[in-house]
Amino acid sequence: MTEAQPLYARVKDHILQNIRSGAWAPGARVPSENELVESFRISRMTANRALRELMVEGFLARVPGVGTFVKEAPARSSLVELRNIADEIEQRGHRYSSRIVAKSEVTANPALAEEFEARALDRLFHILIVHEENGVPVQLEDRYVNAAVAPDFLKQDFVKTTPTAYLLAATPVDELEHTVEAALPTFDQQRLLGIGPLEPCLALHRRSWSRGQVATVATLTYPASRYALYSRHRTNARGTLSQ
Amino acid sequence: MTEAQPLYARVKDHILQNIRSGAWAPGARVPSENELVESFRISRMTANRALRELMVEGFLARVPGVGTFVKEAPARSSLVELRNIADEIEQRGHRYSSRIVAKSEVTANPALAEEFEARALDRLFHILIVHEENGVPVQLEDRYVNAAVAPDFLKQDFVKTTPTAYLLAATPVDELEHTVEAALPTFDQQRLLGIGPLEPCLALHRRSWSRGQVATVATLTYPASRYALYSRHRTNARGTLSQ
DNA sequence: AAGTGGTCTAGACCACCAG
DNA sequence: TGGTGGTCTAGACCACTTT
Repeated sequence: MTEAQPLYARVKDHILQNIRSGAWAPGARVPSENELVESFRISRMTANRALRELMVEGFLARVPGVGTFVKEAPARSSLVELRNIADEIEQRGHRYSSRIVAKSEVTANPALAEEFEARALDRLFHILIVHEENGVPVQLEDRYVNAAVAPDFLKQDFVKTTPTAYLLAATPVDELEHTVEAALPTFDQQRLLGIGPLEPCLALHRRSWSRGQVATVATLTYPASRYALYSRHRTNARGTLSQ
Repeated sequence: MTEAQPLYARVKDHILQNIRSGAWAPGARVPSENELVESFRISRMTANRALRELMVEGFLARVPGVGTFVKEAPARSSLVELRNIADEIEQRGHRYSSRIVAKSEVTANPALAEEFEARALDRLFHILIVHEENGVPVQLEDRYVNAAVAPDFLKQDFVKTTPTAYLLAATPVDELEHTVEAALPTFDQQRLLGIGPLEPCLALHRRSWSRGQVATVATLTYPASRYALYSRHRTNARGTLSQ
């Protein structure tokens, strides 16, 4: 079961755990490269890679001649948020319901394996759910889950808990990727969402990472007439840009 | 003037130049680590770092046992950030051009006034631009600008500078609002974007605030076949997600 | 068998910062 | 002066793919 992790990845995990658990608060000093060399019995290059990557990923700040420190949490919150659609709908005072269309364990085809950034994927779960607002379908959720990250996924009762809610609770989300496209619905989508062939849809493709692995890949399809994606947020001091 | 660059950075620059200039097209094979070792007279660790970082940054794909290849740059625009579409396109190594369809000072109708959160709007500028990638229309920009915030807006040469670039430079952006919808194109949009009536489009509606006022309201229309909206970001270390 | 990338080591020199 | 990070080297072993 225990994957043979590279040494630098183990060091990164160790540091991330200490940050996430709160043991190392923002601003706290992190072990130096030489200290990591001693405690993990690794070479300095390996310790350097772990710390450097965590800096690039935004968790650490490094100051030459001084040390490495836990970075302050960024003021800017996620723009495209991970929200539970059931909460969203109920927050509007409407009735949420769902219909589970499919739920199974599947084997990954090459395209899926690439999305999961894995050459050989052991196990993958698939679920297809229609989410409804006041009985009207508003979102089709087509989701694949990495079994290595959430082994108990299929055991959940997705009438009571949405997959998003379960995954949020079960695994830490390190990174999120969203791609939004417009598309006309396939025949199956027309049938499941109860829409016509000429009703354009938003396709929100989302990948989330947990502990360095792709945890889940989901395609959320919204009929344009029933849903729009919205965000509003303050920008940081520099304005925006980020190359 | 010539900064002393680290070796791995010089190797990265060399590869990026070849990609940006088009000398190495997407899918083309990039020199292997050993070849870089020979041609740059560096150690393999240094070559490895250059290639690995370019992979993490999304420019290269590496396949163990096979080689390193130039990645296909997808046509997509940032959801989260305010980015200049001309930069985006040029970063992909493609040619940016634009066509100004309309440019004028207008009086606000009630609906526009409401969008600007203003009871009485003195002056409003309007501009309609088609943005092109390699000569193909990829975005229709329909923008209104609050003259009180950017009085010199209409004086700009929008062939040289996009409205986004000018507004970013001229006014601080305090707050951003995005709404994304899918829609079939209107007749005018079909004509300006050169698409058929059944090609769905993404409509990104954006408002930005500057010093407490709505500075600009824009509707950006993307043909689905040519562009997607994209965002990727890390969640903060403590895994606290919004909502 | 030869070549590829993935990782790791045990050194090294440097600029920088602190006491 | 000793510790820090930033970089670099010249090897090495491995799993993998192609020939």
